[in-house]
Amino acid sequence: MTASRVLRGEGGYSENTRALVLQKVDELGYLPNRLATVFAGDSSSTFVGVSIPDLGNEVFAQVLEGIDRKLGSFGHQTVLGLTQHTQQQEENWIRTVLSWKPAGLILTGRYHSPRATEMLKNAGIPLVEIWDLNSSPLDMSVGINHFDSGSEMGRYLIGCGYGNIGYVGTSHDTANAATTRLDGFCKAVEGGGGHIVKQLCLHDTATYYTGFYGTEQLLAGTSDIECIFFQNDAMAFGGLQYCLGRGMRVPRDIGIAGWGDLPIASVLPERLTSMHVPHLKLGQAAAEMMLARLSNEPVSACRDIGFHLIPGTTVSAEERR
Amino acid sequence: MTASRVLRGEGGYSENTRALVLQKVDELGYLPNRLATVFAGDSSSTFVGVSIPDLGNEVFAQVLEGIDRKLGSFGHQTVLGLTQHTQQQEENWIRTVLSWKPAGLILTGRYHSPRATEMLKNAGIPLVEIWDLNSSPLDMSVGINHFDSGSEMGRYLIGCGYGNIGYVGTSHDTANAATTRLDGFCKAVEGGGGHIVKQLCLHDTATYYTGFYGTEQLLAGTSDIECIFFQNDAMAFGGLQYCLGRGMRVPRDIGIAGWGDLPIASVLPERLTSMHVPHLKLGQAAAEMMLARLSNEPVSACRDIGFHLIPGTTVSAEERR
DNA sequence: AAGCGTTAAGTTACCCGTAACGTAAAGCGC
DNA sequence: GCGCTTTACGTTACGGGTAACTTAACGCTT
Repeated sequence: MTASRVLRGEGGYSENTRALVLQKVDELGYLPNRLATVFAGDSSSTFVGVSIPDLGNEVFAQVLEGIDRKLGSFGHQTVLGLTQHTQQQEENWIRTVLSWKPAGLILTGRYHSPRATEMLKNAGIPLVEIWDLNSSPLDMSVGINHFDSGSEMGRYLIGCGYGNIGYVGTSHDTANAATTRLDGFCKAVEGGGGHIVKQLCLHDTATYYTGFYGTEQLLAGTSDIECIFFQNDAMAFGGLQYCLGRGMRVPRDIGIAGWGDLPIASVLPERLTSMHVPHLKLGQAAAEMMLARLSNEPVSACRDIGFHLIPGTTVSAEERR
Repeated sequence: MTASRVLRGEGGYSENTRALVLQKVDELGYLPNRLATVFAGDSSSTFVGVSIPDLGNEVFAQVLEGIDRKLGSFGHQTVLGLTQHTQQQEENWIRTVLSWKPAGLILTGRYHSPRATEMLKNAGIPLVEIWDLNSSPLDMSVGINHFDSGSEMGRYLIGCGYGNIGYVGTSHDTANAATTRLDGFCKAVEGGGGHIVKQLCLHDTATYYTGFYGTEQLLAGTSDIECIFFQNDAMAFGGLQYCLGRGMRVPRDIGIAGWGDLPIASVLPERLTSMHVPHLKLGQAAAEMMLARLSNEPVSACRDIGFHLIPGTTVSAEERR
C-alpha cells in the first residue's frame, strides 16, 4: 500500500520510505499492472479505440496520425481497428474493443450496424464519429458535410462549362461518405443543367491504379464525356495519367477533378482540381473532443471542420469557351 | 460459473441451461470483461503493441495495415505507438504499453534506448523487430539489410556512369535505417570511384515538399552534381518535380534515384529509379511470426524479406554516354 | 436397493492495485 | 503529563472471470 502511494505521488509517506520504494522498483524492474487498476474500477482506462476504413488511403492515415499524436501527448493509447469499409468488421471490432473497457471510441462514418449502435449506446463511454458530420450523433461528431462538398464540386464543374460528366469511384456494401458526396454531386450537376453520362463503381480499393484502369473502362465506347469526377485524388491522379498517356489534353479535351487534396499535390506542376479537407486538423479535433469529454469539460456535440475547393489546373472555364 | 462455462463453450452444462444463459446475455446486453480474464492471468491478452515512426510515410502506413489485418483476422488487437523517430518516445510508449500486459510487441528498427531494451528483455513476451533486419534480434526480426540496399543503389548509379553524386534526406537524433542505407550507399559510391559531393540532411519530415526544397538547397551554388539519391521516393518525387520545373532534363542533365517504391509509381509515365520493398508482405510476415510464437509454433528468429532495384527512367546509362 | 460413475451444477480462492478504514507513534499546546 | 491532531504506515475488501475443488442429482449395474 505504501509503495502504491509512493508511485502515485499521493502523499502520506516519509522521504526515507519514498527513496526505499523507488530503489526497489528500479532494482526489481517493477512495472505496475494497469490492468488491475482499471479492472478494480478505480480509474478509467487510458485506451481509446479508433476505427478507420483502411490505411492505403493517405487521408485516413493522416487522420489517424493526428488522433494518435494528440491522444498520446495526453497519456492515452490508440487501439486500432481497420474496418475495410464494412459494417460487419466494424461491429466485430466494436464488440472486441468494448470488452477491454476503453475510455472512449472514435469511429469513422455515421453508419453503423444496428447491433453496433446498441452496443455503443450501452457502453456509456464518450464517442466521436468523424469524417461524415452527423447532426444527430450518438455522442459527438466532427467532420464535414460530404453532400455539400459534392454539390460544390458539381456546381463548379457546371460553372466551368462542362455538360457531360462521368464519375469513377469504388463501391462498398454500405452507405458511406463517398456515396453521399456522389449524391450531392449528381444533384448539383443535374440541377445545373448538366448530365451524368456514366457512373463507374469498381469493386476494388480507391487507389492510383484503380483510377487509371477505371478511367480506361469509363471512356471505352463513350466519346461524349467532357469531364470526370473521381472519388478521391489518388484515383483522379491515376485517371489524369491515363488521359495524358493517351494523348488527351487536360483540361482542353477532358477535365479531371479529384477530392481530398493529397500531399503530393504540393510539388506537382499541374495542380489537380480537388476539394481540400484538413486531415491532420480533423484527427486532432476528434482527439481534443474526446479528451475534453474525458476530463468532463463542456464540449459541443458537432464540429464542422470545413472544406474548400481547389480550382487547380485540370479543370478550366477558359479552355472550354 | 455456469454462465462462464457456457460462454466459453467449455462443456459441463445442459442444453437447457445453455439456452437460458444465452437468452439472458442477449437480454442484458452482457459483454464479458476481458480485463478480468487477462488480469487473473488465466489467459494472455490479445493485445499486440505496434510501434511505427510515423504515418505520413506511406510505407509505414502500409506495413501497419499489413500487421493489423493479419493480427485482426486471428482475434488480436493492435495498440498503436507513433515514435516520431525518437528513442525517447519509443521508450515512453514501451513503458506504458507493457503495463497493459500485451501478448507481444512489434517494433520498428533495431535501435532502442538502454532502458527500453531492459524493459523489453524483462517483459518476457514475444518481440518482433521489423524494417531493419537484425541478425541478433532481441527475439525475432523481419526486414531487409538496409546497408546492402544502399550499396546496391550506389553500385547501380556508378554503373550508369554517374560520378559526382548528391544526397538529400532528413536527420534524426539517433541511428536508423536511413542512415544505414546512406552508409552503404557512400561506401559503394566511393569504392566504385565515384564521389559524394554533398549530403544534405534536413531537420524535417521526409515528404514531397522537403524533397522539393531540399533539392533546391542542394543544387544552390553547386554545378557539378550529376545525380541525386534521396532518402525515400516521396522526397525523390519532390526533387524530380523541382528539377523538371527548372527546365533540367532527367536523366540527361541530372539523375534522380529514390528508395521505397511508392504506390503512385504504378501510374506515372516516367518510372522513378528506386528500390522496391514489399511493404504489405513485411507487415504480414511480422504478424505471422508474432502469431506463430504466440501459439508456440517454431519460428526462425530472422527473416529477410528482400528488396529489388527498379531501374526506372530517371537514371540512365545510355543518356550518360 | 446398494454402490458406483457420470453429469450438472455450486463454492472458494486467486490475480493486483487501491479506497476506505484502522492503528501506532510522533508532535504539539497548555 | 494529558489529550488532541497529524503523520506514516498497515489491514481489509473489492472488482469479474475462471481454475480447482466440492456437492447434488441422476442413471446404470449387479
